[in-house]
Amino acid sequence: MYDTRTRDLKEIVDREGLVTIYCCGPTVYRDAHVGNLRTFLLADLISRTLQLQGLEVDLIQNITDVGHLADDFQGEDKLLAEAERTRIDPFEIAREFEDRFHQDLALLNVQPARAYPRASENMQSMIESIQRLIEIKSAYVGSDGSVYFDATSFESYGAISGNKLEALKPGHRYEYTDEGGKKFHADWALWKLAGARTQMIWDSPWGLGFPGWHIECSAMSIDLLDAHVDVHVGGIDLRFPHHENERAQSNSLTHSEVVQTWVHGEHLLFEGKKMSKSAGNVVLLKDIKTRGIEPLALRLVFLENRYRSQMDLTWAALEAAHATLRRWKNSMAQWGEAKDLKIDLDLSQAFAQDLDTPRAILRLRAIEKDQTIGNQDKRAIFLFADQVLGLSLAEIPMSKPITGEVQRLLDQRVIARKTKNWSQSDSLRDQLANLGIEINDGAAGQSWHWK
RNA sequence: GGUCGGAUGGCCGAGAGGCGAGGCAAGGGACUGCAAAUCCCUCUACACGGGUUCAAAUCCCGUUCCGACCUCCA
Repeated sequence: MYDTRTRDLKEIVDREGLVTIYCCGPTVYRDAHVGNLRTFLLADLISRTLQLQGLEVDLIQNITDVGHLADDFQGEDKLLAEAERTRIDPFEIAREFEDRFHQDLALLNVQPARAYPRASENMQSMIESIQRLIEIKSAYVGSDGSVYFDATSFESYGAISGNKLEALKPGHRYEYTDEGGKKFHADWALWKLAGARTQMIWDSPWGLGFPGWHIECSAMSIDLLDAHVDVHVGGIDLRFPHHENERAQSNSLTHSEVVQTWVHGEHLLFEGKKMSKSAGNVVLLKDIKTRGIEPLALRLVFLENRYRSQMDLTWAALEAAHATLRRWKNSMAQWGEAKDLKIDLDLSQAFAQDLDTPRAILRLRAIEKDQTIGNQDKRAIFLFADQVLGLSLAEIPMSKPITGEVQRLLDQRVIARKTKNWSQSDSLRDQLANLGIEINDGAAGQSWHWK
């Protein structure tokens, strides 16, 4: 896999058959949009690929339910802002969106992680980590009483992002608002005093307050993965400052390189534009379903693009993937019912080489068309690929039971066709189409399937 | 301004020195009461200007444009 820190392809090395993965999870103040889902899918693909190679995977994904620490005085905690807007308890909001996050992952066939630790439930561990950082002089209590990490104490700061401390001069992009108690502009808060805040605050040796955003990942990955993360996954935007700071904290705490390989997923555009509220193009999995597109079509679209390249998601691409998926499922059903797997070297190599899923998809299309490969083999190879692709290819495409009304219309149409009442049969076909049924008239008579 | 990616046919997208991926859309044909689905056929591209080479989409130099990150973000 491509490692952001060394800027090179790096082999993922197991330790006695085990690989640990940590994936930065959602901040649960709103629904995850399809861009977030692409990153979560990346962790799933890495995990499934390793499993295909016979390795055991231990995956941890955090839930950020404390809200991000605002970096200037204008910034508001996202969760609390949402709580204020909706007048609902912030923890209740967090749980609600956390549930929906899990539902979305399930619809995309993302295998569950071993644990989804919540920041709010690991407060003690974070506080202990901060205390230890102060002890070893990597952190200090600032003049405002909050605790800050001393960026200059960590020698290789900037290794992931390429940023140099001297170059990180404040004020070139945003109007810089000095954060009171810092000694140095690149330092960041580990524990922020509550100030006027009354909700989502905890007691600590430094007083009531809340943790900085980066410390949760350090604390939880050290606790749950025993300070050894083989693969750390996240969106490209987290490279800096989040992962840079996380690495500084984790390595300082353990005196070791905690993360072996940093994998970053590139961002997603939608219809050519960055997804943002202001552009009005934030797309949720829900919206895709509303359009009658299968959630797994989204998974297929993502697989058709390399995780390291920016991709432009479009409705046309989603619809094309929906059609491909349907065709594959139909073909699979025609190819038999066997559950045998057949290893295909091209496919396993494509997966193993920096997750080249586009090449894998290409290979499948070639196998699909290849007349020298028998149906049984085709099915077995597709099933082999599906272990990583996770597209439920063996699923029978028409899964919903039909209603009595649909059955009645179908029966009427059979009669209409027998009596060559074409106008009635066409009108019935239209009615059925509105109900989501597609009609095929073949030599053997009428057949149908869900669109 | 700094750092890092990218530019491929109507559209989306692989490929990384030689034999021109694939998909979608479109057009033609087969099939059909008509459709749909399916199958067959057609459409031949690498931002621009130099250079290296027997040979460049691919390597080098320059230019233009687009994007990402640079303390909210997946």
